[in-house]
Amino acid sequence: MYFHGEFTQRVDAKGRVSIPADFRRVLEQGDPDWHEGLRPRVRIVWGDPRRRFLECFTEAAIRGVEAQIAALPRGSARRRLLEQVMIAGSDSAEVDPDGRIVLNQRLRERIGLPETGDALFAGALDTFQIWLPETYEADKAQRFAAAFADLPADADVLTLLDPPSEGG
Amino acid sequence: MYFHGEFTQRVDAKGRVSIPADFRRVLEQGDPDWHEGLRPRVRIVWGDPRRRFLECFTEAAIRGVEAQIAALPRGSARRRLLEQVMIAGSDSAEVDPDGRIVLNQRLRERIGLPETGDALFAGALDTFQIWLPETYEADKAQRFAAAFADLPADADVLTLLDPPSEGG
DNA sequence: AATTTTCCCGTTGACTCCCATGTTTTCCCA
DNA sequence: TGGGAAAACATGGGAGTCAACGGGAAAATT
Repeated sequence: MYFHGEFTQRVDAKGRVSIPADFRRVLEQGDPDWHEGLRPRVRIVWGDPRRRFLECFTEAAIRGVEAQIAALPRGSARRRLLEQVMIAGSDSAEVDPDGRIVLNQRLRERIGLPETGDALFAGALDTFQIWLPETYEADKAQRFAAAFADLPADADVLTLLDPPSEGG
Repeated sequence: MYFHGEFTQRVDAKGRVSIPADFRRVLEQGDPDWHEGLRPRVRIVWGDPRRRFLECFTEAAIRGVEAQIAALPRGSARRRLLEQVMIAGSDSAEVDPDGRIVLNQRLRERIGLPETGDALFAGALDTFQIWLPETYEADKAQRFAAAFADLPADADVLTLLDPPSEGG
């Protein structure tokens, strides 16, 4: 069960925002401790300063990442950076009974969300992202421009799954 | 079991449209979780901005695509583009008991479907496409013109299956 | 005591479910 | 092989349900 689709949700004055219903289902299934009537957990990663979105993990997914980091040599440069970005740079949240989470001041500032406005949710398999809609559209347009410049005019993007020959 | 044929179906004021019966059979067979009495799932991909149609996948087909994308290096340009187009740029739908799905506002706008009118379904083996009929005809004519220009006047298209020599 | 956070409620609009109808296709039997 | 009955299909409408969302009261925090 994967996150997919794009959804625009309102962020109110208290910082509350509804998680799209489809995403909630995935969060529930992806939380080992969850059962009917309980509220699923989300891990919100904001620690990479180069990124302009929040990356949200299911409980199962973040545990996998944590385990991989914990397996690295203690004190190594790689481990320290990953700890900084993924561990120190992340918040836990619980989806409330109305299907919402609260994005605190810091999280909102991190992606440029105004006091009240819209947030864009984009599914990306085992994670989903939260963007300022304008930023998202701009980023998408830029990525498309770059990608399609390297592709034959009407090539199916799925050809990227099985590159006929890597040379170029 | 493959999607084939062309069908024109009415889209009503609520955005509902009947899936051609033949296509429903394929969707049912292509949904691993489906059994008699259950409603089959469809994945509607709209994420490629160059396209003027919706591409619809069986559950089995989209899972294959997802698995292949998930196998690519996290964060690579290829993977991010595929996530953008195929994952963020797709909606799930369930075929209702009357054999219909709902095309929401965004999907209709994406292919230029008016408030109420006809949609054209075209089979394409393991996927099918949903077009505005006018766009479909125009695109088809253009495609034919381009393709037949490269073929001997009365050549059977099946000669393309076993090209005697690729060079030109 | 003041501010922040959580809980609970009501409203709105979209979507789902169920039913009804007309048409076409299939089936069965004379 | 023809005709009538039965089933399947495509389509419309109305009512009910649920997700999204805003506001106020209670609880917790500092």
